[in-house]
Amino acid sequence: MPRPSPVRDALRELFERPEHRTWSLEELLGEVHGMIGGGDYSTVFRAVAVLEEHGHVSRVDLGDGLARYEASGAHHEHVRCERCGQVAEVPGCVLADAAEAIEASTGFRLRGHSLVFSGVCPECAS
Amino acid sequence: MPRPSPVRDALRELFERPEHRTWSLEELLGEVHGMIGGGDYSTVFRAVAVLEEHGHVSRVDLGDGLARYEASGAHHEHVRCERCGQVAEVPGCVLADAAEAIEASTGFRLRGHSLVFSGVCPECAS
DNA sequence: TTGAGTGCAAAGGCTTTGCAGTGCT
DNA sequence: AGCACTGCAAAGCCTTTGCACTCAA
Repeated sequence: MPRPSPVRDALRELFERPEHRTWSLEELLGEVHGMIGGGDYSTVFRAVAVLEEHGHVSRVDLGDGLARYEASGAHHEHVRCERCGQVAEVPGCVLADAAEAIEASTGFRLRGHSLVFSGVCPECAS
Repeated sequence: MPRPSPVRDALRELFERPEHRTWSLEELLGEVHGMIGGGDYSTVFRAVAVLEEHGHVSRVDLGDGLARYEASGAHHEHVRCERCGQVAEVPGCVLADAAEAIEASTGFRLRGHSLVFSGVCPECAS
C-alpha cells in the first residue's frame, strides 16, 4: 500500500474542482503551495505524471511551449489569445463527427486530438 | 537591399516543392545541407523565422515538443502516430464551419488554429 | 527494514541569442 | 565602409532524472 502523498492528494483535489481549466506546472505548484504550504516542482511533475497514467488528468498542448494539464472527463477545445496568452474554453467538441471520416481517409486509428484556436480575446481587441 | 542568402533561398525553394509536408529544424538543416552543401542550425532557424514573418511559412505544433514548419497556403490538419511519430495529412479543413460559432460563443476574434489528431498509423497497427 | 514520496540540484533537449568573421553592394 | 548573412558557441527555458533523506507500513 502506498504511503500518504500530500502533494498528489492536493492535486487530485484541485482537479476535482468544478472549474474545469488547464494548469501549467508552475500554476499547479503555486496552488499546491497554497493548499499544503509546501511542495516542489519536481514532486508536482511526478505527481501529475502518475495522475496522467491513471487517467485522471490529461496533458494538453496549447502551443505556447508549456505543458498544461486538465482533469480528464468533459472534453473540449481551447482558444488562446495570441497577445496575452489568456485561455478560454470552447464549449462542446467540434470534432466528434470528423473522426470517422479522417480514419477512413488516412488509415490511422484515431485515439485523440489536440485542437487549439488562436486569436484575440475581447480585452485585447478593445 | 538584402544581400543574397543561400540558406534562405534553399529554404524558400524547399517550401515551394509540390509535396506539402512539415519540417523540423533538423530536417530543414539536413535538406539545406544536401542542397547547398552547408548551413547551420541557427542560420536555418533565423531564415525560417524571416520566412514566417513574411508569411511564407507557418510554424505548426504537432505536440511532440518539436517546432515544425510548413509552407503557408493550402491549410490542413495533421495526424501523428503515437508510436512512431509518423505524420500524415488530413485532406481538407474540418473546421471552416466551426469558426463562426466559436467566435460567437467565446468572444474571441479567431485568427488561426492548430489541430493535431493522434492515433496509430497503419504500419504500427499491424 | 523496505520502499513510496519528497526536495534539491543537476542533466537534457530544443529553441534563441551574442558575437565576430566574411563577402556582397 | 556598411550591413546582411553565417557559424560557432553559449545562454535560456522547461521538462525530466539522479540521489539521498524521511517516514509510514
